[in-house]
Amino acid sequence: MSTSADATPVADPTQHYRRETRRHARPKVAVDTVLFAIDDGQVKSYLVRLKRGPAAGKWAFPGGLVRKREMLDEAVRRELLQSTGLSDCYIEQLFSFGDPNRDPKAHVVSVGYMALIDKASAAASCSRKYANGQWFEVARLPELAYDHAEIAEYAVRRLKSKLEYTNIACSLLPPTFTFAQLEELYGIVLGRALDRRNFRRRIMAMNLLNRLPLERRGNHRPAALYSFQQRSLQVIEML
Amino acid sequence: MSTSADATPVADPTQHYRRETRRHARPKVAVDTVLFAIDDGQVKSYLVRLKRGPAAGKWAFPGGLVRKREMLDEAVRRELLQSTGLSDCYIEQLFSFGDPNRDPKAHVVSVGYMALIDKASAAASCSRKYANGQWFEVARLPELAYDHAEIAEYAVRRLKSKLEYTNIACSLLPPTFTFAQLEELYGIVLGRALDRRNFRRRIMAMNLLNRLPLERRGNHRPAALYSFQQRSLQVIEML
DNA sequence: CCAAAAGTGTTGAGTATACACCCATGA
DNA sequence: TCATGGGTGTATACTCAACACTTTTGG
Repeated sequence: MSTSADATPVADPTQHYRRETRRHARPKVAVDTVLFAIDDGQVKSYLVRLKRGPAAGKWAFPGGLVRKREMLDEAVRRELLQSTGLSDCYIEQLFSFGDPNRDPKAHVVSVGYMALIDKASAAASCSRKYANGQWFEVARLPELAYDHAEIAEYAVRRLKSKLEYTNIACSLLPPTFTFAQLEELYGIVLGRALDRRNFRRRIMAMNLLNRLPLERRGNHRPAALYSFQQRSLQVIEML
Repeated sequence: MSTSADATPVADPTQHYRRETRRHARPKVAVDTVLFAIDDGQVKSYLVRLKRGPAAGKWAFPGGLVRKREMLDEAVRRELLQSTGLSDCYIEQLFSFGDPNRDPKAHVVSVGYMALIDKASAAASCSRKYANGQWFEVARLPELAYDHAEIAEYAVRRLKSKLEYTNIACSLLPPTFTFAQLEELYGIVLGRALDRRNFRRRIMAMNLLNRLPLERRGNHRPAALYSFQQRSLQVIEML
């Protein structure tokens, strides 16, 4: 969620003293986080159903007001931990959404983030703040609260473009993976099939991967396993 | 400037009611704008010298708190008008800077913007809010207030990269210009010389320019004048 | 031995780069 | 006529995209 002040655990202590309505108060700061994972051949993001506030009952990205003395990143990690139980995602700031009418009841500037995780199943709905949480394919999101549809659009665009010029894929894959998994990831996110040989050649030429002395064994021919040499973000032309 | 609450024209009406110090208040929202222009063969940006606040006497980008019911863009345009007299720049949001210690006296989340104008001389220092304003070459900025050095870095990086994949150059050039001016702009911003023939061929192939039935006459051979077909931002691979 | 996924090279087209000379004008 | 910046084409290297068959394993 939550661009909305209503989602704050404690009510704003100053509100009783104000003459002005909350609608006309100085803007507050919130963060909202689009958490992505690849699951079942689809790009999915995690939505929570709001319990309270002007958009109660609607789906939204997990989020909430930034606290006193809190960094933006801290706020994102706190909200993420609270709503999904995840404590170690890659996160990246997207854009700040400041329309004073985006929340009909309060002027809240929301700093949008995206977060990436390697498996959807790691997120468990665990907050009393929300009615429930669930993964949705990004191409088929339900109606979203506030301006979260816009945030979603922005996040998907960023994810796609960043896949093309950074090693961000490493945050969407398990620590070790096969080449086919990497290629599949690109295909799913970008929405188009890639030529296997060309893709492999390009990636290999970059020397980003370690070939592990292991193989994934399954029903068919074993596949070599790889890991990223660097898991920190690198800006490199991938495609 | 102004990440600082001190720069607000009117004091926060709620501050008298608060028990907490301002340092520990809920974050406020500000905008700070890096205004660029090409001048004298250099990329310059406009700085103002702060009169008040914890960073009084230092140089900073013009900015200030976002008002009640105000859009972020509106706040940027208002501050820009106030500090430079400019009322019609291209503006673009960069990033939000939320370290609670970036301003030692208040927790202010600043939404950074860049703004582009076609001639530096159009900006005139005209605000009582600041001691004075002045253009500085971006490679040789003075010491800056708050975290504005970081904002500057971010803005320059964005300007360079956006020049490569959008038609953003049109906001740094006068309505009509010669090919040499366009090429010079790219050379200055990117910090490297471009091959004149290759550059012209590429740009021409994109069909972004109108050749005007005019020429710029000067001391030497007249130069054909061009204008951009679209002045609105287009995402197109330029280099 | 069959099904299924893994792995591997070459060719042709198009794109990007390097490079140098003539032109038009005002003084 | 000269100084100055404006304007133009070609040859080559490189990059990117298209394309299909062989290998390895488990069942």
